[in-house]
Amino acid sequence: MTRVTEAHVEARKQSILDAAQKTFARKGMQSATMAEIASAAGISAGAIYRYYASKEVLAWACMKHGAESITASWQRMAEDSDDPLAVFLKLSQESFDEMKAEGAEDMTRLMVENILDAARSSDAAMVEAARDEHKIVAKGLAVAIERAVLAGQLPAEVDSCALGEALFSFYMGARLAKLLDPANDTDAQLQQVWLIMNAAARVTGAGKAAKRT
Amino acid sequence: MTRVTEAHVEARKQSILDAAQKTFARKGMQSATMAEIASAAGISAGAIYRYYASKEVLAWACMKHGAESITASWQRMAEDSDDPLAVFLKLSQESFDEMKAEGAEDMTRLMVENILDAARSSDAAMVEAARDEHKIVAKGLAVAIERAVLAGQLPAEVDSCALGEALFSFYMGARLAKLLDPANDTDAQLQQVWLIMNAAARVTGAGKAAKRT
Amino acid sequence: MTRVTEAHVEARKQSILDAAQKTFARKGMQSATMAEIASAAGISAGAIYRYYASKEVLAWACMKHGAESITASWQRMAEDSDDPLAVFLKLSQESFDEMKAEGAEDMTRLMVENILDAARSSDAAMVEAARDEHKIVAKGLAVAIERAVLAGQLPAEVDSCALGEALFSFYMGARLAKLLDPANDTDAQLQQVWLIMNAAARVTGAGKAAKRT
Amino acid sequence: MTRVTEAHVEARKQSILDAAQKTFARKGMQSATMAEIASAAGISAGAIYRYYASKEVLAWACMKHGAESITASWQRMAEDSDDPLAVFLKLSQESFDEMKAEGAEDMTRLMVENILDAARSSDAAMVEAARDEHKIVAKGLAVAIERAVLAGQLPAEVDSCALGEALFSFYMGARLAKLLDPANDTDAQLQQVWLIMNAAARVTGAGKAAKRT
DNA sequence: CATGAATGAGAGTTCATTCAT
DNA sequence: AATGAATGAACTCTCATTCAT
Repeated sequence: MTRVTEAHVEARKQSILDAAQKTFARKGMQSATMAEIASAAGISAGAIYRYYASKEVLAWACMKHGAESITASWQRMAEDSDDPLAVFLKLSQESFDEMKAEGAEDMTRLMVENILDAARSSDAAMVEAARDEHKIVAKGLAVAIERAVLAGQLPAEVDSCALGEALFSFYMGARLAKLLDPANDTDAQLQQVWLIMNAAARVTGAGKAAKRT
Repeated sequence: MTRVTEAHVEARKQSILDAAQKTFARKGMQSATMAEIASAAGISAGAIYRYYASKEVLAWACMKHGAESITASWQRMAEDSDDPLAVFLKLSQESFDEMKAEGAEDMTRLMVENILDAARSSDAAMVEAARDEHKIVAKGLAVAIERAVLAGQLPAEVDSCALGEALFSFYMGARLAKLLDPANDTDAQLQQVWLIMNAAARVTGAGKAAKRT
Repeated sequence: MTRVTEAHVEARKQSILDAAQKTFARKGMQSATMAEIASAAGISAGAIYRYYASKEVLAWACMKHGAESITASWQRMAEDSDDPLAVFLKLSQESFDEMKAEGAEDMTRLMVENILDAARSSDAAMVEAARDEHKIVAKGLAVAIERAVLAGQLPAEVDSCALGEALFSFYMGARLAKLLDPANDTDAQLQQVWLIMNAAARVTGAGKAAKRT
Repeated sequence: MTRVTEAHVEARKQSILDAAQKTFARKGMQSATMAEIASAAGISAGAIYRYYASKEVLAWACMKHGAESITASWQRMAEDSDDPLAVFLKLSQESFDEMKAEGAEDMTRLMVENILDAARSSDAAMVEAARDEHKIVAKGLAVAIERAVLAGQLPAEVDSCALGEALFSFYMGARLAKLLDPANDTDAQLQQVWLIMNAAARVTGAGKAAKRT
């Protein structure tokens, strides 16, 4: 029985989390009400408190949950490959494809609100958590770049960490741009970055530039 | 009294605006209370309403004010120059320098909240206003890039509009990154972008790459 | 719980309505506060909003409720009878008896404030609603008078609609007079009107005047 | 100089009073703001307080002022005449004509709000003042009726005081009806009352009924 | 365990009133 | 004597949270 209950509890927590994520994203963290979340989750307002101690705790859980799905894919960047630049291009394309998927805007909102909240927070743990997520992704990019440099696909002077950060910044900014204007062609942005990077790759001489997919 | 009043009114509006900007940035647009803003401005809550009709109007004014200082400098991008890439580099450096200035984080928060609010808003005017600001900057960048392409400083295949958008995305993302972690070395990010762009410039042959300042 | 709730909700709505009616009448529609109403209803201010969406809606409900009890009895005026004038006299007496009942002054205040508000309102629906109530009663009177005329109990020259309006005006004025001075003998007023109408009835010849009850 | 000043003060008080009367009538006593009144009077909000100690005092003054113009004409009712009923008819016609004049609705609102406020008030003086105004008019009517009875123009059983009250009630009710619906034909109401009273007059035999104007 | 009615602490906003100029 | 900016006390309304059922 304990196991059934435990599973039940987890299922409830998850369904509340999903509802919260959707609601937070749609209405903003402050404006979303517990009643709305409860309604979206198909339960009563009071019931949420059996699973999450407060609205704030629920918001935290949402951020954690949202971040995981992002970081997971970018951590694969660290995997090995013959053609590091191609891997980078493939992953970046995937990431930019996600931007166009259903619910991507909600995710963007969540990510950004997370950053704003964390930056505002006096809770060191919260700040640290948000920064860590950021660093995981940036580090994944840095590793790929480092490989590309070693493979002669990018100029030797490149600082892989800084360029990783820069590319991640580009990624986040593109999400924001798409949020503000869904008609914004983020794919075109990405292609321009590829184009420039490929040109830079060619200039390095030895390395062979990756081909656009 | 009339002449004095005119100046006084402007001064008060400005001091309220400053207080609001600070408070909004610190607490977030929803959480910041009129009482807090008033207290920061050194007046009573009710007094604000003589100068701004509502919290919403005050928030708008903050955004407008914040946006102006940004867009102003980027619009200069359209100015003429012998060495377009150099102009671009100079302005981008200025923009990234601003990021490190006092109050830059508040401004970032304001800009981003503006985007979130606009994206959520059903008020077409608000959405349009936010998009316009975005486009002014992106367009300024595009113009500079176009010149650089014509001057042979960037590959001919470059789509100046898309690359302009991409660079603006990078800029906004960098602001976010710095907000989340003030220790983030955004200058290093910018330098990597320069490095790549310079490498790409070199590969175009004819054009002479701009020198890092 | 569902079945209990249904009844509970109605009971609560009614108890709030009663409290509101009393408080609105005592303090005036503008001056009465939700807190006062809540306190009179024995609940918290916020709880009212579960049953009535706003103070305005609550005020409307009060008016509707107050008007119903008035219009209901006057609509019976349309019923048939051998002695139309007698029916009229009976109903008018009932109406004037109501004026002396517990809570009658509150109702008068409510009715009159309703008229003032409606007359001031730019909300066409509100104006229409108030006028309709007025017309229902006046029409009821007119029907009775028309019958009395046909029965030869009143002079043939009588315009039943206009006289109906006049009698309703008298009724409303009497309510006002009683509100201002509860010692005002409105019954005596009514008797004088009867006396005059009976005298007028006698002069018509054929018709037999109704007897005072 | 004192005289000039005194005159000035009186003129200011009057102009404020006029503005207040207009504003109170238009917006209602609670909703009208001191700023609106001041603006209507062409002065600043603060200046009012040099002439009237508070909004409440100003409201009082308005009522007093409004009542005077009403009572003045009705007091003439006490004047002598050969044909008392004719005098009554003439004055009543004048009163009903006033109802159709510019600003009559505002006056009605003011009168009625006065009654509501007085009835609500715990201030005995206010209540007394309002009742006195009421009684002056009713008494004027009663005197005229008494004369008509003595002249054999109305049935001897008539209680002049009660009928006076009744006719005043009718008058106030008609004002309310006209306020609620300006299309309401109050003249037609009055004519019906005349018609009935004339019929009653005829039945008294000796007396000669007055002719409609 | 779930419910949803109730609470109560604010939030934004308005305005009568005051007072330095 | 007049101004109108400022105050501060209300007021309406919202919502996270609790708790009897």
